[in-house]
Amino acid sequence: MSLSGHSPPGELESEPADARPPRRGRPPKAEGGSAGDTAILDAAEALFAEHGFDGVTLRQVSKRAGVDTALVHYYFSSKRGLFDAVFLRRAAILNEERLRALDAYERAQGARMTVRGLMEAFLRPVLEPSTHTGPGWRSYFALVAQVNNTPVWGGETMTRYFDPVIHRLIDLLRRVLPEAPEAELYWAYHMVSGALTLTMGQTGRLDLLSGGLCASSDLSTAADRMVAFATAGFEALRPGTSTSA
Amino acid sequence: MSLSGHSPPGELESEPADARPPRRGRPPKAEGGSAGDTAILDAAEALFAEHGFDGVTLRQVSKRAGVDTALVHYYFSSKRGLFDAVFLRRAAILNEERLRALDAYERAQGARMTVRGLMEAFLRPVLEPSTHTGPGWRSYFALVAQVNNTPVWGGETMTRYFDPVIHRLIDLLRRVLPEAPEAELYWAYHMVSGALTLTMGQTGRLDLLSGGLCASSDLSTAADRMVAFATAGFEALRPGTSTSA
DNA sequence: GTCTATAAGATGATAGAC
DNA sequence: GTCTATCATCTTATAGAC
Repeated sequence: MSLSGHSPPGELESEPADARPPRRGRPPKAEGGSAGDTAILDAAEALFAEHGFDGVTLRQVSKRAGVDTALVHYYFSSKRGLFDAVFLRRAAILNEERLRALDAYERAQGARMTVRGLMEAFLRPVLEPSTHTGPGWRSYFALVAQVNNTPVWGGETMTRYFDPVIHRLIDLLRRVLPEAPEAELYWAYHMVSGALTLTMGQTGRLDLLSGGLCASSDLSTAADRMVAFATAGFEALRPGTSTSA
Repeated sequence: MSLSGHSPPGELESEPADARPPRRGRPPKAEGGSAGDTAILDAAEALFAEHGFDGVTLRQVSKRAGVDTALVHYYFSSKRGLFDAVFLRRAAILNEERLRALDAYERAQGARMTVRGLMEAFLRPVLEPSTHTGPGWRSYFALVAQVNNTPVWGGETMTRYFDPVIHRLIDLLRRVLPEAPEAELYWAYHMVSGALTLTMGQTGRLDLLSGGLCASSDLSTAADRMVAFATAGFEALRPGTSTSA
């Protein structure tokens, strides 16, 4: 995995973020630039998620974090450096969880793995309400949704941060669907990726479209529907399936 | 349909956009603000698609269009007005085509409609290379992908411009899948929407992920995979389907 | 580590000449 | 319709005091 060192998952969720707690431990500057002041990261995460990279000013970030603008530069060197730090922080956690879930599933089932089981292992860690509830994760998911749909640098960013786990997933899918052409596995994952990020983004569109019948924020239902949809999509790759004809 | 009047499809594709042709016809100001100088719209479309709303300055737009900055305000009043005009222009065309395709399919098949047929009617007009090739449409699709994944105002914008056709689609799907719960139809469409916009966005991510095996720009294959995937997703809503268990 | 002050330039929008 | 000129404000980033 090409991802550089990440901070331990436990200490991360300092969500209220209004009163900055007296930070302890080693100074962040010593660690190559990936770590930094949590309050700034939290503020930037929320703002980037809502307005995108260019829609946010460092003044807004520093004001929300309760620090001075110059401090942002001290920690993250540039606006882009701040963005990368925000993006990496939870990506590292997410990747570790998904990798662990896929490994555990493979070890438990071996040759008895199914498409559905793989989708559960891949999707549940992201969408399960119990694990990633909270405004910080919600903001982060909204951010990923935007980046995934941003031309050129968005695609490159997603590749840089998330590819290892996805290749692991596709390797396992290949074993479950040995008849499926390689390219179609990638295309199918691509569809799943679009559906997943839009769902994670919680843009409110589904709520408006359904006249309130469905709620974007209902992650429990979202997870169920996501697994069902993704499973159906991959299963359709089996030769002889009616939908693939 | 709540969309206000749109310009005729024929004259739209003035793609080269380097030398601005001497425009003829009635002055655009007289038409409520939705019409305007095509060169400005083309330039703004390309730039908004690549950098998002906040990533573009009116100076960049006017420079690319070969006109003065003040002229943008003359035609479109504000940056937001320009964006809305860009977004509406091709949305109106797209809606008309999709509505026509759905109507034709319903009239031709009646009670013999299928999920696959509906997906073809809904998706082909968008993805078929022959109809919407060209840098203008490509930019527009990339723009839609970003808007669809933008929180709050993105969802509202998509709703405002595209909902009528989508409700028409869901009405027809309801007749083909009468056993499917209403909410699940919306959720399934939501998944299709995410997959479709990411595909239309052509971010280059699929190319990177697959190591060049798949090409985002291969819209012909994209259309086939998209139809197959969406069909499988909706078919899974039938009670008793293995993937829905 | 955190702040003040400020550089150096870009931004959306407008007034008014032609 | 199209341009020049300009306003008032905001932008990222840096230098340097404490």
